[in-house]
Order: sequence, then C-alpha cells, then structure tokens
Amino acid sequence: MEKQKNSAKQRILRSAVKEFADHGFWGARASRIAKGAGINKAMIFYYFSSKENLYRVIIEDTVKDLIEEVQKSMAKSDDPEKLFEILPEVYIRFFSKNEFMAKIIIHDLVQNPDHISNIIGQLFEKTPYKPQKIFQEMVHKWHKKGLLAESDPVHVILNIIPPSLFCFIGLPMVEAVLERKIKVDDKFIDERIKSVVNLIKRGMLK
Amino acid sequence: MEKQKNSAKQRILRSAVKEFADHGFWGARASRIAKGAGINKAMIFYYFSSKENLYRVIIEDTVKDLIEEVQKSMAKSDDPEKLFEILPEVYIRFFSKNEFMAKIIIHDLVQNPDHISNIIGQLFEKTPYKPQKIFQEMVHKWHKKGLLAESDPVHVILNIIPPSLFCFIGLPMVEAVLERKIKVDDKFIDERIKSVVNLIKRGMLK
DNA sequence: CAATAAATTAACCAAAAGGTTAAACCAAAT
DNA sequence: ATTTGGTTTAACCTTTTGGTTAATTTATTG
Repeated sequence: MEKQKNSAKQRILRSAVKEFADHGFWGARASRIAKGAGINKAMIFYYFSSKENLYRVIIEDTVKDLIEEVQKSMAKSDDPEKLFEILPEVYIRFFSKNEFMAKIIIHDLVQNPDHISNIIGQLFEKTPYKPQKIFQEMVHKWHKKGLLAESDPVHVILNIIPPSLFCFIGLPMVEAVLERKIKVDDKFIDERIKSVVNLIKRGMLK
Repeated sequence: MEKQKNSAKQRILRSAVKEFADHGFWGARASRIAKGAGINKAMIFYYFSSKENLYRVIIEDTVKDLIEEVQKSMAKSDDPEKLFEILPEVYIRFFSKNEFMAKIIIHDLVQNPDHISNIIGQLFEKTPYKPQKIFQEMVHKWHKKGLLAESDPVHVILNIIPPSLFCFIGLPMVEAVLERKIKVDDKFIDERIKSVVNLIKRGMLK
C-alpha cells in the first residue's frame, strides 16, 4: 500500500532527489523540495522528521540499489574478460537511468567522505557473501594466471568506475574544451559503454 | 607588494579554498573562513565584497592554473604515445599538489555546470593558440594514420581525465569496498600515474 | 453515524547566515 | 604633531532557513 507512485511521500522523495542532486545537501532548500513535490513544507518533516534524515534515506537507497546491481552481475562472470564487459555497462546504465544519482553520490563523496564508506560497510556486514574479498581474490588469481596486466585491485577499480561515472558530471567541461555540444542520448550511452569496455579490456587484460 | 604570503588577503584565500573544498559553495561559512584565516569576518567582505565573488576568484584561478599547465605539456608532444604518457602525469601531479583543487572543481561541476564551461570558454577566446582545435585535429590525424584505436575526441578525453582525477575524491569508496585503508603518499601517486598511463596507452593506441 | 486516527495546512519561531556600519587603529607623508 | 589613507574590529541588521504547532480536513473504522 505504501508504494503508491503518487503518494505525498513518494513525491517528496522524487523532488528531494532532484534538489539534492542540483544543490548538494547544504544548498538544498526544504521550501523548494516542497514546491517541487506540490505539497506543504511541513509534510517533509511530518514524514522524514528532518532534512538530514531525508537525505540519509535517499543516499542509502541509492547506494543499496547500485551495490545490489553490481553484485548480481559480478556473480555471473568468473573470467576477467566477461567481467570487464559487464561492469561498465552496469555502472553506465545505472547512472543514465537517473543522472541525479551520479550527482548525489559525487556530492556526498566530496562533502562527507566517511558517509558512503559507512553505508557500504554496513551493507557488507549483513551479507554472508563477501563481494570485496571475492573481488580481491579474483584479481589476484587472474594476475597470477597471467590474464591481468594490472595486479593491484585498487587500481583496477580506479580504472573502471571513473570512466563510467564521470561522463554524467564532467561532460560540460568536455563540451567547453572541445567547443561542441554533446547530446546524451541512447546512442551516446552505447558508444560510451563500448569505449570503456574497449579501454579496460585492451588496457588491463593480457 | 600585494603578494605577501601572509597578508590578510592571502590568508583569507587559503582558508576559503579549504572551506569551499570541504563544504561546497552553499555549505561554506564566512565565519569559518574568517576563523581559519585568523581575521575578522568583515575583512572577507572588505577585500572580496561577497562570498560569491570570493568563490569566483578562487575557481577562476584554479581552472586557469590547470589549463595553463595542460597546454604547456600538450605543446611539447605531437605523437600520441608521448601525449598519453604526459597527460596523466600532469593531471595527477596537479591535483596531488593540492587535493582541494580537485574537490573544488568537482563541486562546481556538479552544482553549477555552466560556470566552469564559461570560464574555459573565456580563457580560450583570448588565446590565439586554440588548444581545442589542435586536440581534435590531432586525434583525427592519428586515427587516420592508424595510431589510435579510439576515434572520438570526446571519449579520448573521458578515458584520460576521470581515471586521473577521481582517485582524489573516490578513494574513500574504494577503501570501503575493499575493506582496506589506502595511504595517498608519493609511492601511491607514482603507481597511479603508471597505471593510468598503461591503461590509456594499451587501451587506446594501436 | 460517530469517533478516532491520519494527512494537510497556514502561521509562526528561533537560530544562523551573509552582509553593513561606524568607530578605532596604525603607518606613512606633510 | 597632524592629517590622511588604508586596515581592522565589535556590534548590529535583515533575510532566510530548518523546523514547530495548533488547528483543520480527510479517511478509517467500530
């Protein structure tokens, strides 16, 4: 019953996601969230008790969704070639489905580095299945087998996620540098996925 | 005379850079900037007239410094191999010199996409030397010659800058995922540069 | 239908924020 | 010594903000 797509609570959430994405936690205004949701400002505090809590709910939901999706697709692939084909697609499709989420995560990461870390830590504590250990062991094993050129899991991650994530926030800068408008449509998304897959497969596989 | 390293004006600037990096424009507090600089709050408005203007000055200086450094090193290299060796080094060393700059640029990019674009646009208008045209022509030429696997300049940029920039803001997330602390010392910086150079050379050169 | 619970609103509030001001301070020039 | 100009300060002001409240409307249920 709770999940009515147009309940006041849901409308607040949707409006807040946009507000936090555009302005960050400190720039977000309760009054604007209310106006965007078409409800009275007091409703925000009625349902979420504080701006901070509303923010927490949104971040936690977002991160949880993302982690779940990544886990699902990681479980399917146990060779590096397949993994490197799947990961960019997962990240890029996830963030293109809702560009606000990329912005919110980046905001939170810069303003409050420990916050997302804690959420991830808590999520991992609950699962018996430990994706972080599995990933590290995978990288180690593949490197030993001579399949992987890059041996450090830290750099493997830093080579995969940023090229996938950054196009959703860095594009204006690229446009300015190249003096050209770039439309983020399905074609661009497909091209970006192809380019990243190519980059990390050729760049890190042997 | 103006450039005394400990003049009130300089102290305000240094304190403000840290404040804007940690909290973004909307989270930054004039009172905290004043306390950090060890001066009276009114001095901020005496020298910079408004918070917004102080912010503008900082962003413009930062972006100008970065662009200048990139231009310098781009002028030196006219084959893709050399360029792909130099660019990650420039970006990573620039941001590691002062991690605040990475955060400030990211903040501004997310909250105010047109802002940095405009600054870059203005900078390029003044120079007779047009780096954006040169870069596009380079990529086009190299791709034709069969030296480059990636033909689109947009994706070339999106494959180079994010892996270089993101480690300065995304590391807490990586730490959480891998359940491991990562020290950002000179050794790590060197390794990151090597990894990115490897990634983009193998990933995009033929 | 009556009574109770949930949802919604307008009006209000205290705290905090950016910004102003007028007076004091201080160094150099006359 | 006095004037002059730039610095610096404490006290103050205005607006905006997240958050509250008490009253009202709407839905639920016995």
